Formats: sequence, C-alpha cells, structure tokens
Amino acid sequence: MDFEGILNEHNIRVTAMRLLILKGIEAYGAPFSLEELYNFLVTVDRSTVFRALTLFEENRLLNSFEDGSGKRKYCFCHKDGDEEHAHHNHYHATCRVCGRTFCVTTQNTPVVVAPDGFEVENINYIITGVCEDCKKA
Amino acid sequence: MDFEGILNEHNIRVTAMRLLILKGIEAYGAPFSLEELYNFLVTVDRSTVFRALTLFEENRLLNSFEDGSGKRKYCFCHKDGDEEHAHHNHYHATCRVCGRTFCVTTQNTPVVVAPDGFEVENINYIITGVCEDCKKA
DNA sequence: GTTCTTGCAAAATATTTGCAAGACG
DNA sequence: CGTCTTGCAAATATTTTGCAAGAAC
Repeated sequence: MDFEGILNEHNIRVTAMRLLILKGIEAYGAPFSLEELYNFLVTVDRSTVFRALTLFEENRLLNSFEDGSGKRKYCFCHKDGDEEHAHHNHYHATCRVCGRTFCVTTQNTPVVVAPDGFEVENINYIITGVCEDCKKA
Repeated sequence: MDFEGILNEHNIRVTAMRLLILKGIEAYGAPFSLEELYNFLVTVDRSTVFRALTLFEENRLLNSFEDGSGKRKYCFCHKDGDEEHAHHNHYHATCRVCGRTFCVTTQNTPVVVAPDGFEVENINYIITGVCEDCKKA
C-alpha cells in the first residue's frame, strides 16, 4: 500500500515514524488499541503512536471507537476513491475475555431517529460477548 | 417507582444509599456517567455510586456502554415484565461538545453477522455528533 | 531557517480496590 | 451476630500534554 501517497493526499508530513506506524497497522491486520499497536511496534514511543493515531483519525484515515471494555480501538478505513467510507456505519465485536476486536458485517443498515437537530458525525455498532477461542478455553 | 421491590426481586440488599442512588437515576432522567450521577447526588461517595452501578448492571437493572468520549454511560433499563429488555439493542447519541447522551429510537434492527462461534451478550449502537443546543452556541 | 515531529517525563482523566467502621437482616 | 455495605484514601489504567532536541521541506 502506498502510504507515502496517502499521507501526501491528506497534506500530512511524511516521516519515518508515521510510515512505520502505518505499516504496523497493516501488518497487525485487525482493529487495535493504542497499547496493542505500541507493543506491536516496539521501537516507537507511545506518545508518538498516540499523536499519529489522533492525526490519522482527524484526517479520516482511521475510525476510532470504544470497544466496551474501556479501551479505544482504531480501525483502518482508508479506501481509494471512497471518501464517503468514513461517514458510514462501523460494526465491531469485542471479546470481553481476550479483548480482541473483530470487524463484523451487516445485512442492513439501521435507520435511526436521532434527537431533533442532532448532527450525526459517526456511528459505531459495538457488540460485546465472548469469542470462539475463549469459549473453548 | 417501587425501588425497594425491585431490589428485593433481584436479591439485592436494600440500603439507604442504594435507594438514594436509584431515586437519583430516576430524577436525572437521562443516560448518565458515574461522574454525572456522583455530582447530581452530592452526598453519596463516588466509590459507593460506582459499586452500586456495577451491581445494578450485573443484575441487568442498568445497561452500560461507552459513549465515544472515553466515559462509561449507564441507562436505566428495568421494565416490569420485560426481562428480555436487557438483551436488546441499545441506541444512544452522544454530543461530543457537551458530553450529554440521548436515547435514540430505530425503525429497524441491524442483522449482524458476528464471527463464527462469537457469543453475543450485549449490543450498543453509539452515535456521536453535535446536539442542537451546542450547534446554536 | 522555519515549522513540524519525536521521545521523554509527567500530568490529567477515569476507573477500581483495600480496609476498618457501621448498617442490614 | 455474621454478612454485606460504605466512606475514605489510595492504586490502576489509560489518555493526553509540555518541552527541548532533531527532522522535514
């Protein structure tokens, strides 16, 4: 994936750390918390990861949500030619035992009735429960 | 509302603090955080409120979820003769400016495809955005 | 060379627990 | 009276920021 190009598109200065972080996100391959990505990357400072994730989210490269266990999770949602993606619903399932988060698909989109005048910016559908691995153990 | 009866039904010891907390929740009239309820009650210790909320949630008198801003919110969901209510979907909208959370209705329920073997325990639909009052200001 | 980024250390925010005194049944 | 609950104080957990040195353009 052309991360340098993506950063340029969004007028985000290209740095070694940011590329490392983006590659880490790609390699991690699942929604992640700051802590998880920090541990995965090893060599990048926690605050650097934090500030990169915040920046990426502001630029809609990432979507973030709370997984129900008190941790913020991030999900890579950049799609070429799909600037609308960031405005769509996000569906995730988090295991309350191991804390892993999985992406989930839906067969339909909920039609919600927000309070009068409420301007919707982001929608997250958070499922909590126990994953298959943890049920076995 | 007969809070003493509700506590008895659930085999929760009736105490002055718990009745105070339940009355406070009723009077507050909206989904609330620990902090908000604590400030509203004034005379009850934070840890007492915390432990009551935890207990009530375990007994499915309350549903809790994270509102997207890092705070856990609680919503009173006891309905006489509707023990199933706690297993239903919960829909909420939180204003990222003032932090208030509103209950939201939907016209349909999403049909989600959870990962194989994932046991769903709770579902929360979290909308974030800006409320009418904060848009005006 | 001016602006932005990073690592380090530490602050801020929020949740959770140990313990002894007191309330409940 | 034995068990559960409460307030107080403090520990955890997690996120967020100030600052000086260094990198990007």
